Amino acid sequence: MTTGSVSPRRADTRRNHERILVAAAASLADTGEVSFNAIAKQAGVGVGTVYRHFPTPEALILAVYRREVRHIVEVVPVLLGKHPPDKALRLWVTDHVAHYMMTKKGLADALRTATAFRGELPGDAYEDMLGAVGKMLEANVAAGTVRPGLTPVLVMRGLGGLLWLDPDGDWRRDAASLADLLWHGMAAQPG
Amino acid sequence: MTTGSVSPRRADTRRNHERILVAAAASLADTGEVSFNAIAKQAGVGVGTVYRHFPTPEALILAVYRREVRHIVEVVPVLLGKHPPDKALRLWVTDHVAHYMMTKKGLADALRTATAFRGELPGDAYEDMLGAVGKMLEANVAAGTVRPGLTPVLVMRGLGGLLWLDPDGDWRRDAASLADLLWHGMAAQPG
DNA sequence: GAGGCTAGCGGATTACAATCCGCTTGGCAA
DNA sequence: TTGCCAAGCGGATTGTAATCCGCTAGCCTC
Repeated sequence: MTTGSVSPRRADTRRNHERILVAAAASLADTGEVSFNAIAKQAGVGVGTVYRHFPTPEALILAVYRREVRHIVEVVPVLLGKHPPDKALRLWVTDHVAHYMMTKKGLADALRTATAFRGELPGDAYEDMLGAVGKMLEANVAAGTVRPGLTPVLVMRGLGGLLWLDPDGDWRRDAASLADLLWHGMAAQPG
Repeated sequence: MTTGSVSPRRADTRRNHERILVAAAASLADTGEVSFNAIAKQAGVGVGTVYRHFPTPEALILAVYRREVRHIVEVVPVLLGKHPPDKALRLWVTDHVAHYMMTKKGLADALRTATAFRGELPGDAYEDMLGAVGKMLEANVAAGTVRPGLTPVLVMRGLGGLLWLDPDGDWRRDAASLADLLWHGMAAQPG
């Protein structure tokens, strides 16, 4: 009922939902702020409506970046198809996960605070990400490049460090370092 | 002028500082809340005074847990004295860093949101922690247990996952797993 | 010990977030 | 097509955070 994948009975509801998303996207791109009141005015709806559609700022931000999150998840099979599993994993971390994190204003912040309320990640973004990590793990274990027994949750925790990359610094390099560190930790054989 | 290590000119200032810390500690231990108004009333000072001493909730929480943070940092040489460097590192992560994180209400939350404002970590807590990690790294590199070239910042990012441990779950085990994963990633030799 | 000076106080005030409920209006049945 | 029903709306209202400035009182000089 909140994050927008459902299609509610009434047409105006859908319309409002869309309007709010547009306004929020504009606000995020512009100032990086997500003031519900401001967004409501901008979208031409009441504040209550905004809150009804998105109970928390995190939910709103994640909805705005839903496309991006979905892309991160869906690109996994593609990468696995094009590259050997070990390379796919690295590419995924640096060019997709880190990339969107650094590129989309407020995404990293939102995730950081969203996950503050343990497991209450709005939508199914968290499960989706876990699934993606799981796929990467599986493929690598099957290929013999990663030792078995690692859980997606554990690896996700390791990747959590990506949230603290500096968008104004050399985050690409830093992400690669972290991926490298974790890779060594996961690897089946030394190297 | 904020985090309490300084000793301001006026006596009442010091007194207020102390009072606020006591009230905040009580509030944290009790409800886990850090409402500035409530703390001001409880401490018998004006809200303005609280804000003057601690500009953000994070600053206040970190000040309350300053002792703990200091302990985490100071225990490093002790551990290095008592144990071989590799064991010292693991013990440190699980029994000290993770331990305080899970044990002190709101510490992990505070750190998570505090670090949201990149590098604006109040006080010198961040530098202290970096130093501690650096010491651990050095000792291990010297002992040949960890490959050289790793930066404290990188390792800290890896440890960042500790912030998402579940205080109500088996965090001790999870912390050990993460330490293990990172350890493999840092290790000089396979195993 | 008295007086001046300013650091620091306190809480009234302002700004903002979030809720809640009476009203509107789209959807559906007859 | 009309009328009924409730899903959904909007913004007045309430609660809380954060600021700001006139005043108090600690410190230092003489």
